[in-house]
Amino acid sequence: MAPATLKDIARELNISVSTVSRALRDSYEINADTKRLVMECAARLHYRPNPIALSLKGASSKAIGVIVPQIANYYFSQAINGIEEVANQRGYDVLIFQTHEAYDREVANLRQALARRVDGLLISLSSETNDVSHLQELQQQGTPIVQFDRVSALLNTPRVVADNFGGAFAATAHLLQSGRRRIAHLTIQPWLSITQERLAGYRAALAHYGVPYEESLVRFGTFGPDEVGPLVDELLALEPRPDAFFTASDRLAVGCLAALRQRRVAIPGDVSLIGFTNLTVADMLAPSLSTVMQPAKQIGQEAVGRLLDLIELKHRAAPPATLTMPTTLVIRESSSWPIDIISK
Amino acid sequence: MAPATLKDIARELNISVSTVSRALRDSYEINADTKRLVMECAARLHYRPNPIALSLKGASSKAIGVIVPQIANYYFSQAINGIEEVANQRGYDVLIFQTHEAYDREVANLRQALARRVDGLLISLSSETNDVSHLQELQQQGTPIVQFDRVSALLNTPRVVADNFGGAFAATAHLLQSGRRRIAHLTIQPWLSITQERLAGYRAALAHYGVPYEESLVRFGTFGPDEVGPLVDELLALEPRPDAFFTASDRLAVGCLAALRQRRVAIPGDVSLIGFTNLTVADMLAPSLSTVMQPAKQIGQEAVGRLLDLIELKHRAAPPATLTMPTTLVIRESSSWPIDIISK
DNA sequence: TTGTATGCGTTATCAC
DNA sequence: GTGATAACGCATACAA
Repeated sequence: MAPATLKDIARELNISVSTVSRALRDSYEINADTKRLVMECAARLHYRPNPIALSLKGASSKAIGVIVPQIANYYFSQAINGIEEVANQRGYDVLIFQTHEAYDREVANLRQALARRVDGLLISLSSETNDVSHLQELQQQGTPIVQFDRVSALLNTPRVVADNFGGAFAATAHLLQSGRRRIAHLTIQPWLSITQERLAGYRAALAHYGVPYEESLVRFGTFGPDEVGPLVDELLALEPRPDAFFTASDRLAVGCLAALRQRRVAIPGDVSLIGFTNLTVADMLAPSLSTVMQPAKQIGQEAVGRLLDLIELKHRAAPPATLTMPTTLVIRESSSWPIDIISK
Repeated sequence: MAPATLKDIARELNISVSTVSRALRDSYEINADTKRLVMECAARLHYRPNPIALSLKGASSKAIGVIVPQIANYYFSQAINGIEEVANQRGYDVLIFQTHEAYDREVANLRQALARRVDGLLISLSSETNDVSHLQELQQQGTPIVQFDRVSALLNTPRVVADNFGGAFAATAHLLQSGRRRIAHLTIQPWLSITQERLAGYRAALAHYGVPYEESLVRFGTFGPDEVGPLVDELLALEPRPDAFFTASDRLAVGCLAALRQRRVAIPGDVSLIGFTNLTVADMLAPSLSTVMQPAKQIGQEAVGRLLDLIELKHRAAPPATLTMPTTLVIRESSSWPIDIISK
């Protein structure tokens, strides 16, 4: 049995389709009895408005698009969970798109979202994206957009981000407070907002503690696989050697950890390590990987909340504010943890 | 500027909408010149058929639904990557839905997918699901369905699965060959296809090597958080103690690893550990976690391929076959790996 | 070979 | 108050 339509209800009650439509929408100017009858019948038939027909009509499609670099990533999948939670609660479907860190895919995803007539868009920029004209265009066509995590200043929308500056400051300050002085910073593409903010936090902490900033201690990697080893080698070759690492992503953190292990550099004996990461397996598997945790789920919730407000109330008047969510510094460097391998 | 429609092309060329439609659709004998003109104009205006209108019409929506337990899971996100790759290549959008392992959400997702008029459905059952009537209903309405990973025999569809039996057999056999005799099996809900197949593989290997099956060595957990510790404790309390663990999921493997560490049980000194898992971070962080790898991406690709064939060619006649993809046993128990913590 | 009319589910704009 | 009708973008049976 196909889903019930307005027509079904109309036939059932021997009234016209438009009356049914109004009974379900407009509360005013309609007979109370008729309305009650319609509501009742709709409930009985499990009537759900067809979002497809709605979007064709040009009205709301009750769907929002979410464009992220990838879902095989703990941060983004948690963010998506938060997004879905709030969106579903407010009656919206969520369409997920992955850019795989490629600008072309981002543009293609945008087209798909547009074709599916999403009511609004949530986006975290791909690492390849530095031109946002495709998004500006969409915005000018009237599609509400909210940026989260990796945002662009060139795109005038509300933004929800983690406190990258604060997190990086806290991490760096912690390392400095525990006596480290030569802190290497392994980070990602320099044009990303998160990269710049984290670098700024790192530099601010150094400045605050009177430690000079040294350019050679900062290396920019990508999200690609296995290029971490060489970077770590370069850094370890410096004179004097770094006594701490602060990495800016999940992959870099894990890669750095593995590289240090392989080179038999003791953690936290020889060097300390703090990553900007949301890996939960690290809790269990990497007792020496301290992390700056981002509230991924809450960021998603806040972002989608703002988007839905934008869609429903058309708060276009309100200035696009940036919401900064606090991060948490989790220190794991207990040397009393049991170790992974005990050969007999 | 809104996306171009058939009407735009028709106006531009001073012909009727239906002619344009046919020219693009290449239906039957149409004037070659007209066709060329239309094609040209369509290209110039960047015409893309509106999938929304198509689905309202009752025809193809060029979208498939994918229902998985969760995306914050390496196996499923890789599978989704495979699915998207093939689907996009063949001109389909992919709508992703998460059940969060809950039956109610699965039903709700199904409704959403239905409302969005997906052309077909790819599903991996939630761990709560043992009644598949909601899917049978959908199938009777004519929606093509393909199951993957967690499948039900009660639902008569093509299936694409990993070789759970073979993987479990190989893992167990490896442990037996290396001299282990009391192999604990930590697994998930007993009614899931993957659970049963893995258990069968485990038992078959034991039988093959003449080791009696012992019920107390098998424990059923869930996908919930942190219930692994107590199970491990129970198993370690057995007399004689297990000398190996074979776990059936990512979470169980990591949980078991952490629990063993915490209890200072040496791996692979005291016990061996093999997990049925697709964690890649484990490659770097857990040098003693051997795994049975599943070809997640290929499973996704194969599954979606079958679904699209079903949709496009309506191969309903062909018997719904089950495709079993081989797994890979990756042994990691080198005791020469550098250890995580070296306290000084 | 091409144009016209119809319908998919819904809402808005008219009439009644 | 309520019903008929047009429109959204498209495909198609039917007419020309």
